[in-house]
Amino acid sequence: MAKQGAQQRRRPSIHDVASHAGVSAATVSKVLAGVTTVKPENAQRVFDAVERLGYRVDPLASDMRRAKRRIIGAIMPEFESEFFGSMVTELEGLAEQRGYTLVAASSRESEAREKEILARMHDWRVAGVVLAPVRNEHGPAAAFMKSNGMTGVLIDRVLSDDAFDTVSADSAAASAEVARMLVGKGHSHILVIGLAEQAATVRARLEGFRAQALALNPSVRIDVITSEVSVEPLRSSLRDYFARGERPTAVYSLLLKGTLVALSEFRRRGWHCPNDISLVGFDDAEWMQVTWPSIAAVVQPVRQIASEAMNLLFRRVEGAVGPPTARLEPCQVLMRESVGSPGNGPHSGGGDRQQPPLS
Amino acid sequence: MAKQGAQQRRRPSIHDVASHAGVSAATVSKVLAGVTTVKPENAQRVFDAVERLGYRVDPLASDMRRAKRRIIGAIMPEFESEFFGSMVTELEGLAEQRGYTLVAASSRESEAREKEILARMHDWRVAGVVLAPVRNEHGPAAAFMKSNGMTGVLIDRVLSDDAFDTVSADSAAASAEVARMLVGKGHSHILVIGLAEQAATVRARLEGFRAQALALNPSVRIDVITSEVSVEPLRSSLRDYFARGERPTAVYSLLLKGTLVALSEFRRRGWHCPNDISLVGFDDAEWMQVTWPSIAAVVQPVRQIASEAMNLLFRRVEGAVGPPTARLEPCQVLMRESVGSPGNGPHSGGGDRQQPPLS
DNA sequence: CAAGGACGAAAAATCGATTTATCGATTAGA
DNA sequence: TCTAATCGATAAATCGATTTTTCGTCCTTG
Repeated sequence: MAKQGAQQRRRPSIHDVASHAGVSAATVSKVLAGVTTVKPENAQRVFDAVERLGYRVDPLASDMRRAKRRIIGAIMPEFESEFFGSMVTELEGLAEQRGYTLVAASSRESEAREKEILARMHDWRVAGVVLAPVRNEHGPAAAFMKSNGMTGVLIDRVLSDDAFDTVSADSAAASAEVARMLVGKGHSHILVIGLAEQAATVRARLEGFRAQALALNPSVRIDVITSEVSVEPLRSSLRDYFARGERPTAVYSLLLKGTLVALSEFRRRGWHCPNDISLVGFDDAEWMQVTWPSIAAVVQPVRQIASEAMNLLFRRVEGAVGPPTARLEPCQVLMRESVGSPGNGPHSGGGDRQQPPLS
Repeated sequence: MAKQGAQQRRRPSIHDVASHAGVSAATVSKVLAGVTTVKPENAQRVFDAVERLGYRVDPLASDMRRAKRRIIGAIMPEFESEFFGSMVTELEGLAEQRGYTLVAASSRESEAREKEILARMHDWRVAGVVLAPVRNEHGPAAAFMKSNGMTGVLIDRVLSDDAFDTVSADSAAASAEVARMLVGKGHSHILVIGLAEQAATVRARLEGFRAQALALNPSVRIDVITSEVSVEPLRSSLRDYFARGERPTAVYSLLLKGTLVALSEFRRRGWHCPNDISLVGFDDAEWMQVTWPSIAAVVQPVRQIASEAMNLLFRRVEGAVGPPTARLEPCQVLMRESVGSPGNGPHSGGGDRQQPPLS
């Protein structure tokens, strides 16, 4: 009945415009490209025809002849988090501003998939790629880009590369500030949790934190729990750690999912922040300011990272040569209620929870 | 120094394959398309040449001649939330499975932008569009699609349409279940909060809730607070509502951001769930199970919505005609600690918070 | 007054595939 | 034996733009 393609009439092509304007297709193309060697009268006829027919350039056909198409590829480990979600939003807006189309794909935390996506983007002859690698800058995806002469920028889980520009949050500096904050409050036994796979950033965050903490208080004890691949092993390690009686006064999580894991483990044991333990997480989220208590977090400068990445990328697309740069964008550390001074409350199972601690 | 485009050598085209295999380009095309009228020996030579040269079809050139390109457009109101984030992930995977490329764009909650994006996708001659409208199915974007004979499916903030297939969560049924849950626990004064702009779904959720609640307890009092456009007015309305002494025993938020607003307002007043007030939110999020308390929520069936939307879309892309269908996918209501029975605790400012209530 | 520019626009080539029309060779049928 | 059908493959047209080449005019200048 209600067939969708009611008016299937072909969209007007540049030749339709040409014949309506009484000129050749080449002239139409030139007028639309802004070439000045066209008689004003003819240009006007072209504009009129474009207007009357509602003509719009077919970007696909338009891209056929150029080696680099006006397409930018974006590969993120996931879309489900606020960080990568807003990263895609920003990148899309920036690409659009320059007349490019953004094709985004999720590697779903898999390096194999990352490489497949990249191959497909290479098929599309994208002008450039913004890649947020699953692990770090030394993965197979970056190697693929390199060996195929692709243009790209690496972001987020990277430090620096010998072939591509990199842009990421200044993890080390932010972590140092977290250390200042925690040690300043008197914490002398701190647990740091993270995923080791993302070697580059995890190491930067960990070392930035450790160096600053030890500088402020050489006797501070820093425990580290990491897991190789997924967060579940991290959860069980954390559970074991607490079960064997370890009682740090603060936890610093190097990644968002770790913050969730820490919170849920606190909850499982009936601990409350900041009375029983303090918590700071790398990566902020909207919900963190509405929970009881609100969670202190390191805010990554998404807009700056996106904008800097696109600037660098387009510079390369336009042919800039020279050694790759490695940018570090400053973070902001948001102090919230989850951080307090140690010793304000016992490690009790108390509080207003209804059920007793589980383990 | 380290110039990126080290090996700029042109990618092999179908003609390169042809000459290496000693056949014509047409034969190569046919072999790769799986046409059987090719001598097996020649087919083998083609495969060998493809292998040796590492040839891959250029999707752009390949799409040139067809009216509908193998591209699917996806337009979401935002990418920042888990719901739309995973929706994009799912859609991308499904498109890829069928050999299509997904181009995703964020309308950033603006109908004007929605239409612009759609126009650009029309320029690309996308085969189909999955549109999650900012308001509902009657916006300018759907009208644009209609008048341009585009193929598409509307999802999420829609109920049904006379031109396009629609897929959304069964908001009414889920809300009815929430009503059963709350009224069943003894709540007789419930506040519902939402955004009125998304008329279709908000009405469905509200009416589904109200009908079921009144059916179970005709004397139940249901207050409703909505705001037209953004959440900030909602926040201040909510603040006023509580300030003038209204004391519902439960709040049902019709959208994720509303749940956050409710939580933060509870917090501002020093109320705790579920002792002081119960809370249920439409739309689940990962953090809701790790907060104190965990937040009860309606879980939308993202995978089912995505998969059904793509099925319907491709059916239309392949030429299916007939009246549009309106699918409603069932939700799951996750009971969590934020819901209790009324009267278990006074509306106090108590609990373990350090600072006094603000207002 | 004829040759050399300059100018504006049309014709043609190009991008890389797909599809249609065409063609030569073999085989079948009359 | 000659024509017709069949098979496999190639040449050519096509998609819709851009870019290069060519081609008239008109103008300038020796």
